[in-house]
Amino acid sequence: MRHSRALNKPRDVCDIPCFDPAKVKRLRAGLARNEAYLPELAEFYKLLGNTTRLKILLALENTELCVCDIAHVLGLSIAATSHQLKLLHTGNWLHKRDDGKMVYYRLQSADLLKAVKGDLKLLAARAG
Amino acid sequence: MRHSRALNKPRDVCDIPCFDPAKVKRLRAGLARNEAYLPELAEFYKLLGNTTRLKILLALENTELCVCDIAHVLGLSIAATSHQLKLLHTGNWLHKRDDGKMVYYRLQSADLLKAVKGDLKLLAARAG
DNA sequence: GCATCATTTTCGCATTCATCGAAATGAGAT
DNA sequence: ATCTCATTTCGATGAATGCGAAAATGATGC
Repeated sequence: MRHSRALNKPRDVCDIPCFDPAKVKRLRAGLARNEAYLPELAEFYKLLGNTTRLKILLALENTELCVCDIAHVLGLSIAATSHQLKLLHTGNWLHKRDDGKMVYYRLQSADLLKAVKGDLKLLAARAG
Repeated sequence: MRHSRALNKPRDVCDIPCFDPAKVKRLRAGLARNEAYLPELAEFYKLLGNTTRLKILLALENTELCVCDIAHVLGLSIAATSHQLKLLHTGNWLHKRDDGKMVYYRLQSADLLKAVKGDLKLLAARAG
């Protein structure tokens, strides 16, 4: 919630010449229809934008694991691992099961990994 | 390049009891096969994890636009807009066309937006 | 109760990121 | 060449992120 009125200042560059008010208005209206979903979508991508969390998801592909197992797989501290697991869990992407002292995590559903692999395909499809 | 050897310290918790070396070894091997692609995939998601950049992609869905147009659509300063465009462009997701003083951007291909919309579907499919 | 152990939380630190205003760049037009 | 203007780059700032160390939590067993 910073900035704001950078565009309406009198001496700002590019006030009349290059921009087409009708086109801009139409595009703003188009965006407004999708705008409600964008924050959630951006949060989703932020969560996936981290190799540690991606590794966690891949490690959990076929099995349920305790925090300690995951930490060893990642080569990361227990605390750091727990922190990342919490993020994935509060986003409702992981299911958490308490068993005595241990806590086991597994994927909430297979759909997430399917989407990730779909996106990976997109990257592979590009030349570079 | 921080941390590292937090797990091999003698008095660290959870050294023997809870973790199964064979299982961990197997999972590490499985991860190693994918590990090479993960940084690129994480970069991809980081790029999409920002509502401003998502809006830019949506605004460019059917048309080519100059920086000034996009800035007005987003309600953002020209400098900030140019910066986000540069990130998308250096990631090779946007095509840049110089025309005199103006610079026009458009989507490099339709695939990116398709993937984004696929992911949006995943979010919509979940109850909450 | 007390000790132990797996996990979570708190805290502090270093790094990265988004945004801004201002200065620099580069392409017409005069 | 000089002026103008769209765009890009630079420098700074505040916010968010990832991590580990240490303290707190919560469950087990004596």
